[in-house]
Amino acid sequence: MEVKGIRASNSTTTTTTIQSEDEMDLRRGPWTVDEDLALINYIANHGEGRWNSLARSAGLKRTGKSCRLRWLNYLRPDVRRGNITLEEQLLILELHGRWGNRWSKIAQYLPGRTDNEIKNYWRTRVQKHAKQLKCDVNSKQFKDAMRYLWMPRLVERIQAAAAATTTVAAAGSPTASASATTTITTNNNTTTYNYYDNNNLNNSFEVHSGNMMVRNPTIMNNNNFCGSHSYTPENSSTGASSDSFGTQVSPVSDLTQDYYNNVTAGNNNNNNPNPDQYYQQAHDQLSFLDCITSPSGLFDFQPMEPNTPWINLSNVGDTSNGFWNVENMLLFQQFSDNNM
DNA sequence: AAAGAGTCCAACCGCCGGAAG
DNA sequence: ACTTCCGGCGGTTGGACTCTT
Repeated sequence: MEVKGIRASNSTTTTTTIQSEDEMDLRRGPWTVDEDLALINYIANHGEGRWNSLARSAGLKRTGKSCRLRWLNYLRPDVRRGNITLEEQLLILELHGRWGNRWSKIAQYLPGRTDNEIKNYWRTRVQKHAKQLKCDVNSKQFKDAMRYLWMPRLVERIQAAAAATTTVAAAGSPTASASATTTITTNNNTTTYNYYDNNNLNNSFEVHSGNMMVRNPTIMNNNNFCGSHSYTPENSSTGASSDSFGTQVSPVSDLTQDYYNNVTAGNNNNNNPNPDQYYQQAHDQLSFLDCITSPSGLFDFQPMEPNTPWINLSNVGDTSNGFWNVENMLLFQQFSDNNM
């Protein structure tokens, strides 16, 4: 990629102000492969932190901030790339409902995702929906729509995806449980997503402030056990956190992966990011999808809040990428009318 | 095929709080 | 106690890419 922005602040020389060489020739804009390699190499050998001196020592004509951002948002080995999954969308909506635009806090619950990525997702997708619905993204109307329409729909889609991938189906049509009901209940610090599968087994997951917990009698006794995701800020610094529920092995950037695979393996510097640790952590990630789902068919969702209309989404067609299709727009309209 | 509109995301900016001197 | 530096955070932007007409 071509570097377009190079700010050379080599203004007229003065005798009173002595600028460092770095300040005189700071690069801006997209990073080059060489710069990336220099940064990765330096951090592999010296660790991260003290970004300003790091930038100088690594020979990068970048600000410390720029180096930090590049590392945290792009080069860090455990950064996940690719589309935000349904489960992640659900979690983002839930956590944003709690904390608002606390992107870094939300990101701590989505291992491998950066605050920047989540922020971009919110601005480009969620705010777009609000715009389509002609309401403010922070309005009660839109928040209710998220909670009672969008989020249940996400759960439904997660269910459908799980059913499609995990059911060793005998020939025939999917068997939807007529009694299957998903409820979303909210207490002060806990939101519980609860549903029954075709075997009438209770499945649920809870989002606490500080914990994500999963209960499932089927899942608990096999390798998909999720236990609880306990968040402690001290343990969640940059680098690999030990608790995660990602849906797949992190697709690390080729550059970083190659580098760690081929260059730094076996390096004994204690400050080094340990590639084995990074990748072991990635491979150990348990499937959030597995945790919250079981094979089943279509679901109806019943909000538990009083005065909230019962919304049957089982007839809503596939929305694939966009939730706000015509049918759901109508649902939203009905929903809004009933809540005005 | 081309132009315009829309989308996405990497990178920058300003502000703030804490640490260090 | 004050100043400076640094890192972290949320908001914003520019440009590449994709879609639509």
